[in-house]
Amino acid sequence: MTDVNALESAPSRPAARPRSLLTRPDGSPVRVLVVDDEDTLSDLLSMALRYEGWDVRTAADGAGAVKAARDFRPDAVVLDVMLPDFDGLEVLRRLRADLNEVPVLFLTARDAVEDRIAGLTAGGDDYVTKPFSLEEVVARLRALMRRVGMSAVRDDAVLRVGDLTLDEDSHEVRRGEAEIELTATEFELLRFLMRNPKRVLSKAQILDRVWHYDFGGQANVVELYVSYLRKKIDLGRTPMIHTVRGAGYVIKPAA
Amino acid sequence: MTDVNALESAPSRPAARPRSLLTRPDGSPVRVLVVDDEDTLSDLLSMALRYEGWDVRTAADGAGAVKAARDFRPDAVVLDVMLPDFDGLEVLRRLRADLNEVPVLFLTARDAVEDRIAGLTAGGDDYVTKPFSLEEVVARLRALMRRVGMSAVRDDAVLRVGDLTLDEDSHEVRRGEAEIELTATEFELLRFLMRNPKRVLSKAQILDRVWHYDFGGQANVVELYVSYLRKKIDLGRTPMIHTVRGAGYVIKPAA
DNA sequence: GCAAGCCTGTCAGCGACCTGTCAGTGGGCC
DNA sequence: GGCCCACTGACAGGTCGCTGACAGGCTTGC
Repeated sequence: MTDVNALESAPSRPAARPRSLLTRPDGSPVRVLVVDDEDTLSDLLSMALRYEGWDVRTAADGAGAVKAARDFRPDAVVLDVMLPDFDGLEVLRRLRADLNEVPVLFLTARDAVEDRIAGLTAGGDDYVTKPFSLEEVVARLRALMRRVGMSAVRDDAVLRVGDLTLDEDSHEVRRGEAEIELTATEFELLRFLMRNPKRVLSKAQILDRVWHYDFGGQANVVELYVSYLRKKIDLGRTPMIHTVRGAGYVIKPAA
Repeated sequence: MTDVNALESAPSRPAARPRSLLTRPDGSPVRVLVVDDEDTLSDLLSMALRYEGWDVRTAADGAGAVKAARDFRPDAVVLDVMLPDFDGLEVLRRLRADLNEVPVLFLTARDAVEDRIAGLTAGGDDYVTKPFSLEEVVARLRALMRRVGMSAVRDDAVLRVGDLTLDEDSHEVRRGEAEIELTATEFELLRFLMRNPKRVLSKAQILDRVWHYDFGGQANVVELYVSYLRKKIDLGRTPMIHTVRGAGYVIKPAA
């Protein structure tokens, strides 16, 4: 991150990309520690989290994590439960020895034993299963930090674009008075659009962010899900989701 | 391809072309690293980027890119995903090891769109498919750098000429209050005109900049698209797009 | 443990839209 | 008045996006 403050204080226009409102009490960027032994994955995560305007450091194993935690003092940790040296529980214990309250987001294989996870998240932490989508990780991290009361400038769980609202905590979506039921994928897609209002997003960007990172399919799914969303959100109303032919999709207030 | 050098060597009036407002915090020119193994292409790109007033260096492969990145410390990178030594993701990883935040614009063959672009834009990076237009590359680079908060003098995503505005993020174009719908090509043409207000642009220049670099057609398309634009922008209003017979076209405030 | 239902993603067809060619017309300039 | 340049209507071909139909898999409820 070059200079978040410059963005924050941009007079005319808010930051081009709506950076996370989450900041530490002194206004400096949130610090996140990513712990994973797969390079590809931790690179991907770092990129995505940095893009949120957060300060990211990585570690490849439990020992590194503990060390990094000690001098980096992260506000949140993304932690693969499967590490070469210690297991998730052990790392968690050691992290907590230094950093009492730090919220942790666990990464776990889908087929992993569910009850282990239950133990891990007992303290209010959370987890996502691989392969996850980056939006999901970011959203959960935000939720965790929100819960711990991270921000001075209070971060709001409710996204608003025109008369459309999406509550990231309760997953409630409504257009005006009408409550709207969305499937998981629809919800994530809408969240991504709403976190970038009035900004054209290409299908590739959407795919990279909203779909699981190992998704091998065609960009056609994006069209499909946009069409689902439209049926639920725009049908019979002034449309908010617009196609920009050859460029992507935008969401904006019905005007 | 008509004559790119004509653009580059327009010597007489250095400040004539409104250079990019993008500058590094200390006011020195933005530094861009171009990585491509095709000489023709990287020359073309270099010229176009230098013409923006940017400081350009090139590399022909991944190894060279990493090396150049290390001592050139670019503010942005243009990177062909198809390199003789490493693939795009690998180069990206190595670049990021040195330069945490550099935004990267990927170049990719059209038929390979789905092929390994996956994940590349996740960190907020972007890509264009070959054959691209130079305007597009420049525009995207500017957008990337804008987002990272590159400039001291804040660069604005909205171009303005008289009562005509064009928003590069949302793709919104309006004349006065009226919203105007443009196709992709119309949009690029208008953007090019608006980035050079009050300056006569020849058809050759327009063709070189706005159309794909391997476009084989006749300069007549430019006339055609200017005529489309006029219908949408000038019709029933004081004209802003003017023909300079034998020379080209200019856009200027309706006055 | 089985069946029903829901969710996700593939595929293919259709229609709309966009792009660029061509040719005829009109207008400016010498 | 003539020539050239520019403008624009018509058109063909292609591309892009949308959506209905469907299959497989997972979840849920009985």
